Amino acid sequence: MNIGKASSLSGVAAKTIRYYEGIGLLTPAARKANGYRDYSDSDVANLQFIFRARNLGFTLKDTENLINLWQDQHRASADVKKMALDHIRDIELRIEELSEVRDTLVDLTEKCHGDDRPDCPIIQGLANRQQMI
Amino acid sequence: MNIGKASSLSGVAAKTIRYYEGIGLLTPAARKANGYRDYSDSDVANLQFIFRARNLGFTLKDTENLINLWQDQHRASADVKKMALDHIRDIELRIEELSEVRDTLVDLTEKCHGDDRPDCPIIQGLANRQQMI
DNA sequence: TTAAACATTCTAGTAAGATGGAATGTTCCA
DNA sequence: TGGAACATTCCATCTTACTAGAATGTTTAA
Repeated sequence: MNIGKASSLSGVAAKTIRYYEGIGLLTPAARKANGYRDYSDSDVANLQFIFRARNLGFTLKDTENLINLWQDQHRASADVKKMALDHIRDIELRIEELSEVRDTLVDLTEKCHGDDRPDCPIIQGLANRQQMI
Repeated sequence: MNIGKASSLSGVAAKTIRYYEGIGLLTPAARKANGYRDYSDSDVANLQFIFRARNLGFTLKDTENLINLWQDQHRASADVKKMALDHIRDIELRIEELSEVRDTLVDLTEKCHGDDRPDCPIIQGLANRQQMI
């Protein structure tokens, strides 16, 4: 099938597929007589794999490793689990950081009357450490 | 004071201060006879304001707006509150997304025995939508 | 006095990941 | 047959926010 079909089936933009091929994330696609890239169902499965990994926040580098693990019939599940656990830890750290920021902002906004008066605790909080959590 | 002092007092790297001046986030600093930038306490307060806003995840563009609001004695606190509330909503959305990703990954890792066998539900989950949450 | 620490400007590069657009060739369908 | 839709390559650009490094001048302290 053409790149457009592979793109719509996998969710990865055609441009992005070419880009992935360019950076070596994908092995070069087969070509038809007219020079167009030709994708098989298994190529699409590969693209879907990438799409899902990206949506789960794995970096392209992570994704590359995961593809290699996926395609290596002899890899240990422990290797994959370690990557996933590392990624989970990163995500939870990020969630914690974001939660702290949110709490600070919520606190500041609760103190702000939010009308047309210029007096604003949010700005004060930014300007003056004492007023921050 | 020199840029180094302003940097250590505010937490913003000297290079970054010059960069901020370059992109117009900061008004150009005063200069001493030798051409060195000269910072006042209020300049430092300004830098600290930026530093805190950045740490709270406001973009440089947001930060610029906040500075303008900060320095405008006539602005309404409602304007600031709106920005903060928007930012809180963005953060909570991001937390939710991350939580979903984490839950998916946790689910997959729990099903993975994590030994030297190649059979791995994490990889299966990435390869096959049916096995994802 | 001399060496370090600090300052200046300037250009270019990094990360991470695409995305835009030009110029051109091919296929499909009415 | 003709035009829309789709494909190709290649180069450049975007985003966000710095950071590195070169070449050079200034200040400070032993």
